[in-house]
Amino acid sequence: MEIESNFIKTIMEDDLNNNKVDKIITRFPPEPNAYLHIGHARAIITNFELAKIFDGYTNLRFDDTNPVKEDSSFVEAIKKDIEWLGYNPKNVLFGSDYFDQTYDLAVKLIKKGLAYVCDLNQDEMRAYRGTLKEPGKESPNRNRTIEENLRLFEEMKNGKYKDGEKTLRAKIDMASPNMNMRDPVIYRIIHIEHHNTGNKWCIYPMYDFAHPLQDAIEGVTHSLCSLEYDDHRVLYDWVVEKCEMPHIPHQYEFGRLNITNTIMSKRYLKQLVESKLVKGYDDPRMPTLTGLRRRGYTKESIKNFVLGTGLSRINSTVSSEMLETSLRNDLNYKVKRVNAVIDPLKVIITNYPDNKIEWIDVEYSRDNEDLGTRKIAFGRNVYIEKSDFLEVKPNKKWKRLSLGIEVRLMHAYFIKCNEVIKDNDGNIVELLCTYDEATKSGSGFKDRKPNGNIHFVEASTAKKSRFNLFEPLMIDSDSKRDMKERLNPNSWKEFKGFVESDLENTHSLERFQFIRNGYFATDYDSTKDLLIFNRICELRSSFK
RNA sequence: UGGGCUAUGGCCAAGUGGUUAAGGCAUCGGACUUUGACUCCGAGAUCCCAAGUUCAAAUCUUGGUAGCCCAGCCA
Repeated sequence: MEIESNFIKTIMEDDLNNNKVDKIITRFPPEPNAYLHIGHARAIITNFELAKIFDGYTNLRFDDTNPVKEDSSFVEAIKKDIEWLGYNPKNVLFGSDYFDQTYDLAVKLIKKGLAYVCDLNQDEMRAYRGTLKEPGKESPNRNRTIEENLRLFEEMKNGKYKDGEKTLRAKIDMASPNMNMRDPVIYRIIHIEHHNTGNKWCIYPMYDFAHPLQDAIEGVTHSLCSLEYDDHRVLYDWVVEKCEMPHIPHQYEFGRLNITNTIMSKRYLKQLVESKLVKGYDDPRMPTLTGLRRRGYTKESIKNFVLGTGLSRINSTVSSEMLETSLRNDLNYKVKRVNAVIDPLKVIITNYPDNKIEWIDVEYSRDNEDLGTRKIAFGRNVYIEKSDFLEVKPNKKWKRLSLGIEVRLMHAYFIKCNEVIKDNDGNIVELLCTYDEATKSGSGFKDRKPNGNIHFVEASTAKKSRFNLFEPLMIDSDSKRDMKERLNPNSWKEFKGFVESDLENTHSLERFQFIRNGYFATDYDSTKDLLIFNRICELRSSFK
């Protein structure tokens, strides 16, 4: 799938046509303090795809200007996720690579009288900043001499002051209606070891100062970010201009991508992991890229999903069905399908010879011959899915087995249910059916139509299997309740069933995902083939 | 009258004054079927509201309305 038409693509085209830029250079700038999730995929894919179609390139730059929150373990995880998605950054860089230059540019600002060292503490600064409707007041330190600022800033750098004792602020406009312009802090003191620069620095630039400079230094032409940075753009431009950067990057904002019922904030994901409600960031129920990968999502499915949702200046909430659909569409033609019965109900074909087993050649996929064929067994005793039988056909939409109704056992024969055997409690334990030899699959039989197709496994040859099925962590809308209560308690369920005989009994633990009521195998163990269980796709609808 | 952003079918989203207002997801109806999948047909919007400009407006103007973001020494 190609990237769809969107406003940023249009801007890039115009910039290229008007010779405002001669090459598109973008960057993906994650802060290494969390795992990437499906929401980040939009930024990654947009940056890389856009640069690619215009024959430009993309840098990966870790925005590591706040050592309090960041960690190199996240750096590796993020790199791995981006690589998994199939993207190769032109350069892998760190914001901290530019600390020397950023420092020099801060000094330059001081020398131009555009920055000053401020002694206000956090509470004071908040009070001085004013409110949304009222202008702020100027800091008492705002008019220090350049020499004094230079001396103080150097002392900050040299570790003379404690955390929070002083800051360096841009001198802009305390009365600006844009809060970001009310003398924003551009450097703060943090005495902590940085994952990249160790203890070399005890002052660190703020995002608003560092980011535009990083973009400018790298020659980024289109700096894409999310909508909430809209108000920061004027500061971004101010920094680039006042620092007299030879290259002028431009910031463009787009909306975030949300998915219905999906937890996507760093805070919640962190909470889930730390409270051990999940087994880690790569728990297959998580919406992280690594979790999705374990759940069986392919990179193509994620890419198609993101490209399919488009890009605009709206924070959109896309239906989770769209994600599932993009996965189904991708898997549909590239993955082998097999039969498994997760929740078995025994069926006896009363008119089929007792000790006979018939082996039927079956394609792994009707849509893709290259996947080859396998043999499945048919015999007197088979298992079908409990949910594929209802004693009384409830409505005309019920395309499964009922008493007196005929269905096709997939790849085999029509069977008709004649009798339902129940235990003393009235639970259905067994069905007595008859088959029609003339209806053998492939025979071209056309005289009657069955009431649907259901999958089965032959009982004597089937292999017992344990299925741990899971579904994504869904969250309901009541945000007041505790996290634990908001999660679906059935997100991880164990079943004991059967797989067809050809299949190794290795597709068990943690390898299946519900899609609605459906399920398919994942590449949790990437040495195994990806599999789909037949009839996953139909199970999207409910048939009550 | 703080500032900024946004508004196209249930959910995304094309559209940049002249089109029967693309497409995807979902839904509903139908065909097909050795997966109720896939595939194939078919159904659905006067584009937030109002007033203007124009031969012509989703697109321009004005005025409303609604939603989101901003008062971290986070990013």
